[in-house]
Amino acid sequence: MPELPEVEVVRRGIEPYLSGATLHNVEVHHERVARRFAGTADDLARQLEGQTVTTVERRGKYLWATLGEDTRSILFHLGMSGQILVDENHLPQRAHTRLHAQIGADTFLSFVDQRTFGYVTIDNLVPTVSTLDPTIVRFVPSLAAHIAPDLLEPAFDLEEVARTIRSRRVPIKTALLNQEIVSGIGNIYADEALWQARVHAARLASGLSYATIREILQAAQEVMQRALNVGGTSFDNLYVNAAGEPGYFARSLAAYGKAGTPCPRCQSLLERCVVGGRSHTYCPNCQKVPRRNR
DNA sequence: CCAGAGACCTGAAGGC
DNA sequence: TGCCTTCAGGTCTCTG
Repeated sequence: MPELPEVEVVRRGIEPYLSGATLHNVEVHHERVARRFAGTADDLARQLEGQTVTTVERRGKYLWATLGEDTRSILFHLGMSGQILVDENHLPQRAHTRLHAQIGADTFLSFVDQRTFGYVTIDNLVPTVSTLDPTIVRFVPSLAAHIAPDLLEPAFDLEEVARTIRSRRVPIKTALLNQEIVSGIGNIYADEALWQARVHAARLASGLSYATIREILQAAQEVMQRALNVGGTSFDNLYVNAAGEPGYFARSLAAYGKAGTPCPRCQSLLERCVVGGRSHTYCPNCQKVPRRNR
């Protein structure tokens, strides 16, 4: 579910509450939420107890709170249905609450996740170096060290990413969704960027020009920035910000999930197909289906 | 090394 | 009113 804009909205929402906060009365309610932790859910709760957060950071769809001496972090991944909620009213715990902690006199943090594809763990921070400039070093949790910088961070190297994409004999959409090439893009913003750049998802990455690949990446940056400005994309109550409120970008989507409705550019009816195992919505007029990929 | 399929979950929506 | 199938914003791991 949540892609870069949604995770960034959550990060901005929890940062004012979590920076400088100490965790107390930590409860972890489900073994699956702790599956990336070397121990049980109870062990995780015990190790989180009394930890003090320094900063709240994000790369792509991974979100973490740095701890004390800045060598460790609490890592969150929201998966398909994860939410992080801050509650200042002593509300009863919601269904699917996987982790609950007190972070202030009357303030509580909940990790809620219906489908349990998300997780929480404690993870060491390791250095990563930007291909753009070797002096740009960023410490990220070891479980996020394999992913590339995201489209909105200073370490993002447009030319290098375009070269990597062009070296892959996979559908362009598969390359965009590969977090090891560029992180933060998910199914919504991949479809939106491809629609904006007028490229069909099944076109082979290796068959596109650098100019086209740059155009797609810039479209992804632009659409994500617009989504961020309005709080992200919500279709239902599965994506909400830290206060439990939805984002408003769904009304601005051009393609994602809109098969059968007119293309906002040419009025042809949008169609749906499957590329790389994921649903793809496209305009058959603006985004020509490849006949033969080379 | 790389690409593709399957696995991991819960719940909503649509067909019969 | 069910019951069954399909689908959903994402990784991760195994196979060939």
